[in-house]
Amino acid sequence: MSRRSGILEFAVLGLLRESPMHGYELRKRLNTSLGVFRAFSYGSLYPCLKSLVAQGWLTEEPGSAPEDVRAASRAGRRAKIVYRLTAEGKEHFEELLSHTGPESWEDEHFAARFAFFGQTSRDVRMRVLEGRRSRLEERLERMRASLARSRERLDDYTLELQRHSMESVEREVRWLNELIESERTGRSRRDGSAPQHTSGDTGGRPRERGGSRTDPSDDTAK
Amino acid sequence: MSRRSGILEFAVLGLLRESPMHGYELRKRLNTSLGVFRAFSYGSLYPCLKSLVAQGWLTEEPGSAPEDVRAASRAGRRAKIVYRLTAEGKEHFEELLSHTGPESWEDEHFAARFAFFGQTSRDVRMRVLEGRRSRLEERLERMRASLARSRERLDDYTLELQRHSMESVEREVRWLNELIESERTGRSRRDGSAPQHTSGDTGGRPRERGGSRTDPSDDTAK
DNA sequence: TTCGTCATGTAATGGGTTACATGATTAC
DNA sequence: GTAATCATGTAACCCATTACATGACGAA
Repeated sequence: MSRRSGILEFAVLGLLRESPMHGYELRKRLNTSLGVFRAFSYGSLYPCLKSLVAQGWLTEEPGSAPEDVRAASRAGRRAKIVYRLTAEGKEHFEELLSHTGPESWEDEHFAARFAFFGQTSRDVRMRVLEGRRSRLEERLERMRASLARSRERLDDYTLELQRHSMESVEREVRWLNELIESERTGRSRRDGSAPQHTSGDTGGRPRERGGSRTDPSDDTAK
Repeated sequence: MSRRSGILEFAVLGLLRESPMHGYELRKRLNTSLGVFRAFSYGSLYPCLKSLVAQGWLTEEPGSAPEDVRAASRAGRRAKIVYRLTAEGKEHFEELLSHTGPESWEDEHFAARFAFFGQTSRDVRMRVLEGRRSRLEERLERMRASLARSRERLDDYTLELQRHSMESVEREVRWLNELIESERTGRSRRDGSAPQHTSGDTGGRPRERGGSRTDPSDDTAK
């Protein structure tokens, strides 16, 4: 029930794969590190977490940090809840990662997929990138057609808006071209020779930078 | 009730201000001419039209085209329904046009506002453009901060995604700068002496070939 | 006469937000 | 001791989509 769907679920699993976290922090990561893709509210995050627990993909544990332990020892206290991916959850996430459907190239899905390319096998990355590209090319085609058809009767602003949008899409296509090229030659374009894990199974998880608990400037700042 | 809200309502009123139309055509315009901003489905359009009628901003009339007249003369036929803006509707739209709140600079609202700049007074245009710009600059600021804070622990793909997003936002800011400048000097950039936008132009975009009236590619092409 | 497109609609559902309610911890 | 921020949740609502249902019109 209530398949708190697609992208949020996916992102949550993906983030928890890297390390266990509690809800609040999860949301911050959703909005900043992985940022750019839409800011989710607690109103969607917590129910989503509940449902993932219910499906056996996550476990809820009381936080183990000193203050949580203290808190737990006293009566009736609500400690942080740390969510951890279960084995089944991990498996499920791999499955999601390897599945490429036509939704994968839609704007929001694509960003989410891309954000976890680090854990994605090369051929899936290729499919997603190419799918996205042809999606955008279609869109471009339609925009050109509609523009050609109605250029005369549109005012300057509308025209300018369309021009700018098309330019943005064209830019993204060029970006994808570069990425696809990099994938093909096997090189990541901005450090010399970073070894990429090719398999679905990530060998080296990005090093856990445990330290500073400070971390200001989180919120959506709506 | 059911305030089929904001952007759809706004766009519908704006399009009908230019000329009366029936629902089907309205949707096409929403998705193409005004395109780019999200494709609405009939499931939202028709109820929205109903509600606008209920509020006295639109009237429903049977279509006046020959085939509609013929249709109407026979019994029990459903003819096209042409929607026309009422005086109150026009007034209401003007009001919406002149109102600038903080929602006006959000992505979707902004596109809709911009699309009707042709009917918007210069000072409102200015406010909207400048509001949008500072909105984006905030966003940029946050992105930079979050990037600086966490550069080390992010993998290449996440980094690349953020870099690309930031670049897009920066581009939009430059675009807004140009537009604001044009507004200030009172010139529409691209007639007269066409000083050409400075931005990265595609080397030779394929020039649109001729006028085949075949008109494919209307629908969302999901 | 059938197929594609024009044309209008509704019910169920989805996926999310806002606003609210609650309380702990930290910094000053 | 009080304000800010950390932290967790829920209920009511919102806006839109999907899938469905209906039917006309033109062309092959």
